[in-house]
Amino acid sequence: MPVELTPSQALGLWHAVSLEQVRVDSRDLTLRQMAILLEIYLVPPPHTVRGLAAKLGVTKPVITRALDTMGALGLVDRVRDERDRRNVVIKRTVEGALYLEKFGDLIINQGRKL
Amino acid sequence: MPVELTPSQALGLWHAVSLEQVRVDSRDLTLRQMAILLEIYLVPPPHTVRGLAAKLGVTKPVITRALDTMGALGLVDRVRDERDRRNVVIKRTVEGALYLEKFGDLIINQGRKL
DNA sequence: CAACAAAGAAACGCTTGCGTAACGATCGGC
DNA sequence: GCCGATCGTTACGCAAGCGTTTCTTTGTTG
Repeated sequence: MPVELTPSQALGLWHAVSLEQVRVDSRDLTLRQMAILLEIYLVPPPHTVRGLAAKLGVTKPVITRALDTMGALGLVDRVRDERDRRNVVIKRTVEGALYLEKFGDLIINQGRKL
Repeated sequence: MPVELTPSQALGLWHAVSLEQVRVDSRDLTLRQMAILLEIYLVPPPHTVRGLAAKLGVTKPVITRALDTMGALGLVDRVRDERDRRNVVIKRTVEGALYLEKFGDLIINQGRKL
């Protein structure tokens, strides 16, 4: 189910959403953090630090730090994997789901306004 | 010409674009910087520090710093307004236009892949 | 069970962004 | 011409992110 956008619509959508998000939410996630958050919530688990690092093409500490930050914000949670205790499994949270749900609504609404 | 998106499409699009942008471009603009950049390129000039600050709902130093950063990247330029020399007019650059053009293509292509 | 490998976190020094407050330059009204 | 208002920048101390490297814990393999 492809979404066909003109260049003007594509940038206009990004513009409107970025603008509104900046105005509404003081939590200023970086693009990397946003990518990580969406990866966690949109791709089936399990998610690990190593896996996310590979997927985004960044180093592991980048993921660790992003999880620190977003964990403090309550957007994600970390649980040690009991089957291989070297691993940490990243868990979704209610607050994180809510955050993305609102963000999705923002995109939809700004898209309609185009 | 509204764009109708389902929640899944909206977040999926944002996910794909964020991911690809993180992987492709080391310039990691913050959401604020991106919002400023898009405002400059999508809204008719003139743009001033004060105007952008009001539009985004942030303080002036935030704009000044973002312009410093993006100016160093060649994405925007600053010119003193000769009619009221207190003002600074923010100018677009070829490189900035190119940057956004590529970014728009990224959005369009990821949208098609949904 | 010893040795190596792997996963994630922590340490390090550095850079960049933040909010608040102060500043110099410029304008406008009296 | 002066004085208050306006515009953008700078200064300050602080928080957060970065890349690289090192460390700790846990698994795996010979």
